[in-house]
Amino acid sequence: MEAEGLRARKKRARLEAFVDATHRLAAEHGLERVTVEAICAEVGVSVRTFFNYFETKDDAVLGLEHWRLDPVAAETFAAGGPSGDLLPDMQALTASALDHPPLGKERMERAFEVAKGHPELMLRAYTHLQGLHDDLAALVRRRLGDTTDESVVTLVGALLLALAHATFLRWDAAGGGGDVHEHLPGVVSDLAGILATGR
Amino acid sequence: MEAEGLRARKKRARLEAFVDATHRLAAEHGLERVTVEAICAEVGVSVRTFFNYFETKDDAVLGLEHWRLDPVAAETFAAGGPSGDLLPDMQALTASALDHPPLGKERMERAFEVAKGHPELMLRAYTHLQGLHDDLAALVRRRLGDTTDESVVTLVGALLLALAHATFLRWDAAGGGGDVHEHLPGVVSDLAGILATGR
DNA sequence: ATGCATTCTTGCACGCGCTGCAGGGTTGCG
DNA sequence: CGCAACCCTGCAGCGCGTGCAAGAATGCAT
Repeated sequence: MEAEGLRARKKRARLEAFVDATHRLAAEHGLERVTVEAICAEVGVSVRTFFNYFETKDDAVLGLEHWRLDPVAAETFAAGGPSGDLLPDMQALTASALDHPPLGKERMERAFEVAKGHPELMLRAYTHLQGLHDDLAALVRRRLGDTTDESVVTLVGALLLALAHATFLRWDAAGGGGDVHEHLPGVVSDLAGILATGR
Repeated sequence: MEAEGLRARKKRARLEAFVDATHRLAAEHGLERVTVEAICAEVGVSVRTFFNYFETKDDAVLGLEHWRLDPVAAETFAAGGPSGDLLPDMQALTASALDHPPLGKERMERAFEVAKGHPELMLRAYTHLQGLHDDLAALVRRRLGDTTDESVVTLVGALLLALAHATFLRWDAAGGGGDVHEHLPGVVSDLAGILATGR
């Protein structure tokens, strides 16, 4: 019944080992003092292998691989749903992404813990998500119409990322307890309030 | 009458030489095939000196150094002006930044030309602007009140950047003629429209 | 001009991230 | 059991970026 072969399971285990070792060492010595070599020594594997798993040292912190959007939520968004208003629907899309971290919630939280002191990591996440940019652009385009200007697509994409980032910060400010996505509505309403009413 | 000594003028000239050489080589061979060594050979200066001017190879493309906000515009923004509504005032602040590129308009346009094919550069600009983040945060905080949540500050900051980026894209899509900031109102109105009405 | 302090440039050695290649070992499957 | 596909590994090497210490250029005062 195991659809996954031994090969795939070993690969996944190794990947998680990399991520965990990176988190452990980063928490202890600070990320900038942790070399790829050290991580590999911890895992018991060659340096060359590390780069068969990750493009970048930073990717090991974030556990980045195929952080794809939930297809169902994406489809709904593209079709103009669920509510029909763009802002709450962006909220829904973001929440779905936050609910499906690829390597489990604890790892994601530890990753964010490390990333707090290292803004470049957030940036790396941005670039990685720019791999999603094409998908995202297609989504936005399908929703808003083919004539939509590239700059508008970019704007909406940036907005989505900023939403996710701000939500993380708020979750962290609240002590890091509970679900991350619980803090999304607050962020969205603040944004809407600011933009709508001026101030 | 020359307030700038010979020293300062030489420094500035060399900095511009670095930027221009980088642009020239990048346009010819593509940025990833241009080494710092090649840039320095072009300028006729040692590699070590390059890194006395820039922290990063990418910084040479962008000519990043002290891209500070216009103090007057910043002050106006913080005080709640000029219009009193946040969105148009963000527009005004962004326009002022776009109107004061530190190394001249042609260089900025060439930098953007290179950056189009290299998203990491935009990101680098973002981190660099995070040096401004403290200033910007202080600005936003003064405007919105001391109690403003960190995440809101981040959100507004990201929004400002996205505004600038989208404006560049639109300017470029229009053929790259005329003033960049002329395309800002269109971007802003699109954003406002999207967020206000849903769709 | 002359001497002196400050600043800028340069070469050197080095660490680290990251890559291509070539080989040997492991896994999956008929 | 044997073959094909896949994966790990060491090695050699490039490129970015830094600390250091010696030497050149500059600014300034006399």
